[in-house]
Parts: sequence; C-alpha cells; structure tokens
Amino acid sequence: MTMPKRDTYTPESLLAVAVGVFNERGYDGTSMEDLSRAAGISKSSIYHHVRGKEELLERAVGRALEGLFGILEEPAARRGRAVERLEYVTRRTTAVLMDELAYVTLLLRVRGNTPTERRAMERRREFDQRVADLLRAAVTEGDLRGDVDARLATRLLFGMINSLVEWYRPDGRGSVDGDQVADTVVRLAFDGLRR
Amino acid sequence: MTMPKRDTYTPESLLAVAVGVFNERGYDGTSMEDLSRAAGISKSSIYHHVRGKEELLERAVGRALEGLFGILEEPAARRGRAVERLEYVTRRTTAVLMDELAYVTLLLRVRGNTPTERRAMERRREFDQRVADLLRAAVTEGDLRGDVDARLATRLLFGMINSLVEWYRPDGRGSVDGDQVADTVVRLAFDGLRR
DNA sequence: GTCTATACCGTGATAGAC
DNA sequence: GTCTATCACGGTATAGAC
Repeated sequence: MTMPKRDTYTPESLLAVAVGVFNERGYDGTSMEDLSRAAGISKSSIYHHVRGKEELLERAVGRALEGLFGILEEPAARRGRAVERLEYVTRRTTAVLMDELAYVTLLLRVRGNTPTERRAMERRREFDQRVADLLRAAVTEGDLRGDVDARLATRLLFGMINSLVEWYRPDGRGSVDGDQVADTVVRLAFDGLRR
Repeated sequence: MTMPKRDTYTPESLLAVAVGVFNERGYDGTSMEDLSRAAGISKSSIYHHVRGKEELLERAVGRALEGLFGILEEPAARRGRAVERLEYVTRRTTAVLMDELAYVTLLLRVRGNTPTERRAMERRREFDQRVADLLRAAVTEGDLRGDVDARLATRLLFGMINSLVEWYRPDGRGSVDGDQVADTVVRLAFDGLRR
C-alpha cells in the first residue's frame, strides 16, 4: 500500500540486481561482496532482505520456471493440431526468454551443485518433456517429418531457442525486434535454412 | 620415450581429470580440494604438474579451439560452393563437439571473469564470424534463403550445435550414434522440421 | 534498514620432508 | 612425485549499535 519515498530494497528489487550480477560473473563466481557493491549496500544488509545467496537463486529460477510453464496453460497451447500448438509454444518460449531474459539465463546455467539447483533442473526437464510429447504428436498427425528422432529434435529445437540467452540483448523500444527474432526461430526450426 | 610402469600424472592426464570435474561442478564451483580428491593425489601435488587452476582451464579451452579452427583448414571447408562448405563445417563442428566433448563444453561455458577466459571468448567469436561469412556467401550464391539475417541465423545454427554439450553423452562403441546426431543436425538446420 | 566489526571456515598456494 | 603442515586471503554469515 505505502508508496516508498526513496529506494529501499525489497527482496524483489534486490533480486533484480543480484540476477544481473549472477549472469555476469556466474553464480559461483559471485561473492556477497560483489552483490553488496552492485546493490550499493553492505554485505550484512543483504541478509536483512533474504536469508542468503541461495535464496536469491531460488527466487530467480522459480520466476523463470513460472514463465515457461505458464505457456503450456495458454489456450493456444492446448487446442488444435499438434503442429500448430508446437509452433505456438516455440514462438512463446522464445518470447518468454526475451522478456524474462536474466531469470531464464540463470535457470539455464544451473549445474546441479545444490538441492535448489537440482530441483530447478528437474522442473526444466519436465517442461522439455511436455514439448517433446507435442512434437511426437505432430509427427503422428503427419505434419512433421518422421525421419528424425523426436527426443533429439526437441533437444536441438531447445538448443536453438535457449541460445538466445547467450547473445540476445534488448535494444531500444518495443517488441518489434523481439518479434523478428521469434519469427526467424520458427521459420528456421520448421522450414530450415535452405531456399 | 619411457613407457611409465604405473600411473603417474602428466599435465595431460591430470587435465583430463580436471576437465571432468570442471564440467560437473562448474569451473568456479570446483576447488583444488575437489580436484585432488578426483585425481587421488593431494592438493599440493597438483602444483607439481601445473602452475594452478587457471592453467588447467587454459590448456582445456586451447585444445577445444584447436579442434574447431582445424575444421576451417580442411580442404572441404575451403573449396566448392559456399552452401556445401557450410554443410561440411556444420557436420564437422558437430563431430568435433562430440569427440572433444569435455573440452568444448568447458570452452562454451567460459564467462569472461579472467584474462584467460576473455581470450578464449574472443577466439570463439572469431570462429563464429568465419562461419557467418560462409553463410552470407551461400545466400549470395542463391542456395540459402535470403529472408533471414545471416548473423542471426548463424547464432541459431550454433545454438543448435552447441546445445550438444548439454545432453550428448558418448555411448557404446563406434561413431555410428554420433553420425546419426550429425545427420539430424544438418537435416534440421538446412531443411527444417516440417514434412 | 543499514552499518561496523567479527566469527569461522574453505580457498588457492607454498615450504620442506621423504 | 607425493606428502603433511601451514599460510594469507576472501568467503558466507552473524551480532549488535545506530
């Protein structure tokens, strides 16, 4: 309710700062010292907002997973021919990656060193599985080529989409640029490079 | 010349162990303690073979880059239509990724925290640039579609290929399995998922 | 809500015996 | 070539004043 007069950190606003640093230096490569410098407050003040470094990671990957699983709940991902649903999910996943870039980046880089990380990886695999099922259905319905392994194809599809976090940087205004990226991803994935 | 009777470490054999641990736990997440346990020797013994942790990283990414740039020197990557050279480079890059999996994995995960890492990233960008040039040439020669940005397409192509390090694990004997992966990568990249 | 001060531990690295 | 012992440092986290 209260509109804060000055910038005092909430767990949420601190998270935004932390995620930025995590992605620059890597989670393990980031010290609380690094975070405190980036946030402009002392190390110990951070502990006033969150229980520790790992809680920041947990919140970040949670947000990313929320965005991804949200796609599967959207109507267009649940009705119609499988190939069209797959195309929709491909486009939307690309969009979510760009919208929640920092959070998804962190999710994709998690290695499984802690229980938090392992849970995140498991949920991510779950999402991949759901898309693989969709791709399989599209093959069965005769819209996608049957001469590629569905699991392999899904992995390569996600490889393409997920690579966004390595190079995509939001530019000026609007989502025009983002739409072009999503178009290209869909075009390449479904129709290939060849003329 | 001398054939060692027992297993005593060389910088090379120690590197193989280290790269495995780096990829499991992440470079920053790996302590010398971790390495010593994996190698079965004490921390200080490691310093007898290499100058430190960073030298191990340097050797590893060096080996990966050697493999990648080697591709561009091969005859089939230097003669003929651009589209065929690009197809060849795509297939060979996939193969090198699988052959030198651990080393390339490490290279792809480098974040730029140290001078060593930054040099590695620069060389990698150089390689990407060379492939982007090839793709551009293939568009000019009329073999690839002109409605996608060459730089963007190259990034997505590498996204697909490089994702191998996230899931590919060498199986039983022979490169049969690997050939199938390379075939699928080329097919998907050039002709797409659609039937 | 932020600070200073500090506890306590694991880190990368070295010295020197065997 | 490997070890034990040790170092200085920086890491996460806590205590308690303001």
